[in-house]
Amino acid sequence: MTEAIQQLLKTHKLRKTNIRQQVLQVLMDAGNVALSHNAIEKQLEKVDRITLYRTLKTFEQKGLIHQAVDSSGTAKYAMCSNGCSEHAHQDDHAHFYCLECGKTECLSTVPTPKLSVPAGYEVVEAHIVFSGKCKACAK
Amino acid sequence: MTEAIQQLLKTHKLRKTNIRQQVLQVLMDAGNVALSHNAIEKQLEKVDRITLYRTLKTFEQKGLIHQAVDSSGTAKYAMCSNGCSEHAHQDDHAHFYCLECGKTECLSTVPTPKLSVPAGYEVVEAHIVFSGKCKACAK
DNA sequence: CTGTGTGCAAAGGGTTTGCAAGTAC
DNA sequence: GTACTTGCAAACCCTTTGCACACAG
Repeated sequence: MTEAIQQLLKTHKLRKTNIRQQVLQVLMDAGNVALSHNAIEKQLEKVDRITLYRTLKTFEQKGLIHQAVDSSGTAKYAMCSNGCSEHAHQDDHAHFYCLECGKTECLSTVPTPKLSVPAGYEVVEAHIVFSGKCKACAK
Repeated sequence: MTEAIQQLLKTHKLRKTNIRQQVLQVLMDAGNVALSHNAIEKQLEKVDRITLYRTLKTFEQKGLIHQAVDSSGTAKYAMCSNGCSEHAHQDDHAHFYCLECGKTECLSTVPTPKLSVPAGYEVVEAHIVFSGKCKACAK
């Protein structure tokens, strides 16, 4: 497991520092649930808040993680699929924001449909966000 | 024009105060471009920042305006279609966020497609957001 | 008159920037 | 050794809350 993380950092030309490995570990453990800066901080205890901000920003720029846009007002992050790189994110999946527990999940099973925008617009990314009750809260 | 605004307030059972009429005027003039709190404030000059926050929140709750979610991190607002009320928003359209000029537009011509989520999830709202270059910036 | 809306002050949360010390390679 | 990272302090922006005064109906 640890090896996979080190490999990931190497692939993206990032130095394998302590914090980076810890953050990646947390995000990988979270699976398809996107975590906020705050949530990650709580799981790590000993990390400087500011360093974490910078780590996340670096990861996002290098294509290791992606930001999940929801209406909670705070940024949340999840691991990218393998297709992502520094140059282009390939996160063609929808996100689900639970209004009850506040969790945001990546719905990798819901692909972004082909939608046509009005003439003259150039689309770089398309995001689909659902809000409602997640599987766990809907019971 | 002013009459339409007063009618709108009346319909939603809101007192027709000065600020409310001004804010609605600005939003109506903006058409399908969603404005941030900041942008509205600049157009009005004499309005208290805090009051504007409350005004926007009230309008949103009463169904006069809706929030446009984009990746800019700040909330933006635009007029609702006539179908909206206090009880349910009827904003089945996509939004386009321009990475160049920062504007967010309502794309009323792109209706939300029917997408199925995994079993067990209860969807309340679905948002579609495009990012890229808008008509004006793509030239 | 009564309840709602406004204005001001203060506080809270999230995020960024600057700089010196520390660390990976 | 050099360039990149970290840690701490301070600052910045957006937004909310509390309270007294003002105003619409």
